[in-house]
Amino acid sequence: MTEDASPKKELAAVRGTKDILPKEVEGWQALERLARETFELYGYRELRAPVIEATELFEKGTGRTSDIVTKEMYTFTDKGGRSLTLRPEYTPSVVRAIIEHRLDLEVEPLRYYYMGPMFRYDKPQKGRFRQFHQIDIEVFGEKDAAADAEIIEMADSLLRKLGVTGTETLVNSVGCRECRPAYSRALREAAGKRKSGLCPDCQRKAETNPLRIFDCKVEACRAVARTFPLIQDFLCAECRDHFGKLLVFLDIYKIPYRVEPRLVRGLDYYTKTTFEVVSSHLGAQNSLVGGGRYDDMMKDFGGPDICAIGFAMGMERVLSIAELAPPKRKFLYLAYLGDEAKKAGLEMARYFRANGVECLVEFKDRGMKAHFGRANKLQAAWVLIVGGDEMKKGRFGLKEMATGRQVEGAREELLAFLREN
RNA sequence: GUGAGUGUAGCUCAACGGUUAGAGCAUCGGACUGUGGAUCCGAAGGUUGGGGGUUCGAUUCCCCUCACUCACCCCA
Repeated sequence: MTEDASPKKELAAVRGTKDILPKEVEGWQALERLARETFELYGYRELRAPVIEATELFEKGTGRTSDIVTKEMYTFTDKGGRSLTLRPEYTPSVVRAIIEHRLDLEVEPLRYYYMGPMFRYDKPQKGRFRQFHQIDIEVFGEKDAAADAEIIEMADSLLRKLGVTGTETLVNSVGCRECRPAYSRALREAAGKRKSGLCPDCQRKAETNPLRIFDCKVEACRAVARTFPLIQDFLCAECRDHFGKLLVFLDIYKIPYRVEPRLVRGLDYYTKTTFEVVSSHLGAQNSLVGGGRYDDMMKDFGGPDICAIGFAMGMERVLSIAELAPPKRKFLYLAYLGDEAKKAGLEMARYFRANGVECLVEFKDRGMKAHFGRANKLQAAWVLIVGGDEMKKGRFGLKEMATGRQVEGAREELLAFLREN
């Protein structure tokens, strides 16, 4: 590391992170509010877990061989010598919390949601950041495929409320510990046999992750991939039954979907259902929602043997294509003239705020013209005029900026006027 | 981690290797000290991302570095 000796060092947000400025925050708040409203309608409750966890949690939960764990984690040693990690995903934290607090013994259904920052040391590009935000939901102890369908429908419902269009829902089953090994073997074998017909990249994938060959854009590889066996033909009776039921429930909800046999997802822990919602309006990073079932994780952590399913939604990605109406914000600007009027004006502002009217007071002496110019620039809905004349009369002027209409009255009358308009 | 493209004022962009790096928009002030949007005038704003090199001279050419953008890998 060469430290540049220049006296002035540029201070900037670290690579892959972003400030969310007040203008953008409006959209974030709308998304957060709609997500909460939606999830609570399905009986979900918020569960807030820490941003940092023991590194081991992700090694065990996310998977030691996953890309996330092998090369994308923000891991550090704290002053007590513990290895900690900024969470790259949320699921392992919830599983940990359930076991730690024995939430599986509660009466309440185990349905949780959460939204917050996640951290992955990735190379930033469109729709991908090092600190990014996810909305995450998890359901535990529901093994019925109706639960799988319900969360897909819930994600769909939220996206509709956000005005997101051009999406496609992809579903697949990756089998379970009983049936998946046979498929992996068959696929690896098939890829090995046709290896010479593959691009260098796919030759490598034939060893590491043959499922990824399905994704290649090279036509020769696509042709080879079409000859590969499909997971559907390897599913055990239970998994096949589960998948069939999922599709039936999706039909009931009238959710259009496409069965995508190559949809495997990068996380190691999935079992049975996997799904993804993609959008044609995004760039290469086109996945808005990703999720699936992970029936073994709880047990693998040494907790109770209960199944689970959940999804994560990328907030930056969703916001980049959401069509949200800008919030209607109306506020009053206080125009005061002179010291005495300033004191009276501050009291007036206090009164209006106590009654739910947003008031902006700028502590800068201005002439009437300057006040109006400023109020106009700030897009104030109303201007309250407090000057010498008004104070004598005990009646104040209130101007509606959009129409130019101006009324006069005591503060109670003006409040009534504000509430009507 | 690999590859490509781009870095000039708050924003969008100019400037053949040649004077003191300009314009529009935005900001602030004035014309205009009891009523906004318009107009006019003015001001402020820059080590041309940073460092090194070539040159009499570099925003311009070369190298390194950093950042951004896009793609690969992977993922939300």
